[in-house]
Amino acid sequence: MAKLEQLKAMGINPFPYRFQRDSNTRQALDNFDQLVEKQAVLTMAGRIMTVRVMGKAAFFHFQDEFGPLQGYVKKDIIGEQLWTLFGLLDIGDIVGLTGTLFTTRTGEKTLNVSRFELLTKSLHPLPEKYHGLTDKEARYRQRYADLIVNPEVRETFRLRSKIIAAIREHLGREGFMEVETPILQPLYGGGSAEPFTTRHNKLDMNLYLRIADELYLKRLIVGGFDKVWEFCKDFRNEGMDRLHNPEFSMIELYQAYADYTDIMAMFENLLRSVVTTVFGKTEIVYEGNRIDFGPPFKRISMLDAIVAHGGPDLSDFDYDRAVKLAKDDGIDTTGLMIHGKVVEAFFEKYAEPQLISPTFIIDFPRDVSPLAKVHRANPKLVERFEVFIGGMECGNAFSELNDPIDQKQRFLDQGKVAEAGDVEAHRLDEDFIMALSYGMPPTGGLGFGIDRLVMLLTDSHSIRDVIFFPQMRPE
RNA sequence: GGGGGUGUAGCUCAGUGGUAGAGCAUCUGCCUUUUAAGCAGGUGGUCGAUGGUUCGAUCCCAUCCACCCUCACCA
Repeated sequence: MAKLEQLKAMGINPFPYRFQRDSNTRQALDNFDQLVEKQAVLTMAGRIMTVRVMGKAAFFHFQDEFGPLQGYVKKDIIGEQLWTLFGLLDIGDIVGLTGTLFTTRTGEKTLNVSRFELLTKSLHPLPEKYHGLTDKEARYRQRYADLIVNPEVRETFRLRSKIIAAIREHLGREGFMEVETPILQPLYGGGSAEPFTTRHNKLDMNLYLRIADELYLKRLIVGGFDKVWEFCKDFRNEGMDRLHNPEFSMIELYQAYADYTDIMAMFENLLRSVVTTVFGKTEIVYEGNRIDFGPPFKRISMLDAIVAHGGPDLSDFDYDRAVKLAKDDGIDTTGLMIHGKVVEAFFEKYAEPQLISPTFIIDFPRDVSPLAKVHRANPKLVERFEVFIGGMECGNAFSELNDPIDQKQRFLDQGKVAEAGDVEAHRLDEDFIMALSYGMPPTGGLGFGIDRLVMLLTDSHSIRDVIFFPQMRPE
């Protein structure tokens, strides 16, 4: 603060308006030898991160978006006035620097500064230079400080951006149209979850923040668009843990005239393409496990997967027997009111944690999949798959149910589940039934969580590490 | 919701039933190739909050708050 007054007294604006750069730290380092040879004069800008003053000269590190570079100022070169100004700078200040490149005695590539100016005065000290900012709470609450001092955090979010760009590019190449549908919905649907409720004053009605956009995208398929997708922010009013944030990102896509096997092939290609585009190879490491997107993904039915991982055979669809087996196995059967839920419980216990390599789990119980089409070979099942990678569920897809009569019945069945106490059961959406009754072509659809995909591809343990501003309680 | 853990200076962390400590940052002085620069000196604290025990609590006890890990719940 005292320095701020001194600067003003010297006629220096601590918060000037703009600065013209012609280079950055990456260009300087990438073309270092040439630039040294030409004695090229570069102008760049960045934040001061460290300072080492030695009498009448000083070394410092500054960093821009691309990383750090050392700078060198010498009183003889920059003159009395700038040397005084340099003394008034702090770690954290943002400066514009002009100079030539050289290598120091200890071999570090350095900008020999001939001119500089203060671009923004920092009024709050940066976290410690050696340990950085390690307190997780502080890092989430003050992500800006986290980003300044922790380069790996910047890298994670840079990758997030690249991953999303690669997905968008791939879907564009495949002929999918990106669309936008309502976030505020009069009726929530398309998933099993509790919603956030909000209120429209003029309409005097409750609205819900969407838990999914599935039912709207299908309306667009009815309307005649054959391949649509949306990058959707969804909201679910549920618990928070390392895999769940109340506000999260999902991509849903729908393709007319396709079934779930087409979608499986499509999604496999998409993931392989994204990983290759972003990393230049098909293999990544997640939590110590090597995961290769190159080979064809494994495919196994949910019932078979349970058996294959040491669980019971539940293919007789006998609810009472399944519940008894579950109880004997120590599974908490509270809330497992239908056969499909018991199957899922067994699956989650036996199979899910083992599914490290990309695996399609196919053919789910019908009673837990109210928007999926009945399996063409077995009426107790639906044509649905989920993708598991690194033990995490990373996507969910169906041959979409397009029979309005069946769909209505499924909603009504869900109503019974709701009456039985399941707050997450689907609600009857009459307008959606109306849309289906106009005729929706055979359609395959897919939803996949962006945050979990980014976790996987950036080897992040918590969803909070891949969301810039995760939800926190007020301090 | 259950279990475990953390909370002390701007940051990273020690520590004690008797007026609060280090390193970095910050301030003053010295130092013209340093890099966790160095040397000398100084400033900086509601010890998460509220109660209780005690002559005296940052420390012991209780309650609460926030965060982390984990289990449960939940696409």
